[in-house]
Amino acid sequence: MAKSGTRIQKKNQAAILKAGLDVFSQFGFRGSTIDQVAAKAGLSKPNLLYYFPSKEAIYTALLAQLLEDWLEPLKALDQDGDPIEELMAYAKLKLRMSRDYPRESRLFANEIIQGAPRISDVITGDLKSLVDEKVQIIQAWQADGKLADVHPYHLIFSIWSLTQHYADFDVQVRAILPENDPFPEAEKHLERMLRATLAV
Amino acid sequence: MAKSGTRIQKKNQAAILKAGLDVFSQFGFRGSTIDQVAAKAGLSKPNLLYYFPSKEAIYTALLAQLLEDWLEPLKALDQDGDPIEELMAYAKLKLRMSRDYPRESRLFANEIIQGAPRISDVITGDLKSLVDEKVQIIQAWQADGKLADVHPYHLIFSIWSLTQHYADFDVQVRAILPENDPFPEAEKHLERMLRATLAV
DNA sequence: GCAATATTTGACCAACTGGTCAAAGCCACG
DNA sequence: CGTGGCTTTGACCAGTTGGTCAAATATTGC
Repeated sequence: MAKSGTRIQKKNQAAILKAGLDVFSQFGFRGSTIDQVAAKAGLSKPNLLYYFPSKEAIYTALLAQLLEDWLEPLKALDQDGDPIEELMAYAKLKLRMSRDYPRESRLFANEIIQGAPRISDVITGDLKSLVDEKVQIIQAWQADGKLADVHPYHLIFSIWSLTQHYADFDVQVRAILPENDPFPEAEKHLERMLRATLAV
Repeated sequence: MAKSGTRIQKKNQAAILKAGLDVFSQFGFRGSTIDQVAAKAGLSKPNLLYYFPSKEAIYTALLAQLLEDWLEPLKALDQDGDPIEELMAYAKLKLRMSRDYPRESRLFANEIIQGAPRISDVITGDLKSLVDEKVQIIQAWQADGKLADVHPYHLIFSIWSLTQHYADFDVQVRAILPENDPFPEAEKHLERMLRATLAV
């Protein structure tokens, strides 16, 4: 992976990825067109294809980047920290990612809903390994009586679902909520729910 | 809406809707083709178009049906029942719908993620009204001290997210969980979490 | 300022898409 | 058993899509 980047190359590649995130996260892979991405990036279609060999290449580049950022926060879960605060920090970070990177969340959601055809190996590989590892930490905490005996895998799923919901179903949330910004109250609610669930 | 149905018509319409649910829930509207649906329904494309005037007609028929089933369970929330048991029953019913009708859930998720272009009126109309109505019941319960003072809208969102996650992210859940069937443990975890959250 | 290189573009293509249509086949009923 | 309506189909069409290519244009290093 050469880090080559003749100024103009870097600029256009970045513009393409940014536009691709916009388009793919809204319409999914099959529902998006190269023309849409090119237009949004301010390039002609052949020009876009000068930087990426195919539509698929843009999409997988985005997914790869995304998966990295995705795994990151969970890695920070620290065995030596206070169990409940560690989990709270993780959950809050995830919620903030839903607020600040909703398109990334939707891109991921789209891919998973469609059966994760392009990332099933990462899911069953890196992601599963990481989760397994962190589940062991949780179980150790529980053995020490520092955490309620909740099912560790489902605990993680519930943190994922509670936080990602605000990105993936943003339209619905905003349509139903009277307030403008869902996130301040969402964070309070998340904290309440998790503390109630995790307290020994 | 004529209930006309010459046996063979009913059979084929049903087959088309079933096939459409399969295809649309996996690929979204723009990512699906009439040919895919027709093939899955065991019909030729022109034959399918004899029963439905367009691709869009199949999709909206599915969405309409779905939205009805979707609103149904929340309607059952009964002011006169026991607050916590009413909410538990609602949550469990939603979870069972994720288990038994995952494609419907994914179809809905797909539509919402893409900005709900075809159902935004239902979301801001019927759905919002219904939620507002039930939120008032929850607030009445809280005023009577029968329920913890959690944010009622976010409480509903959290029930939705916790349950739909098992349908929409089914692939991920199954890839990560050691057990085969996520649902028995998911239900236990959901119950724990909600009871801990809602107890006064 | 010029040659080599990097970038951009218009024209084009084959495959696919949603949808049409007239003709053919099938079925129920008298 | 035949006829009128229901059902199915092959051929077709126009628009879109992902992708190619050679030629034109800009940039850069010398």
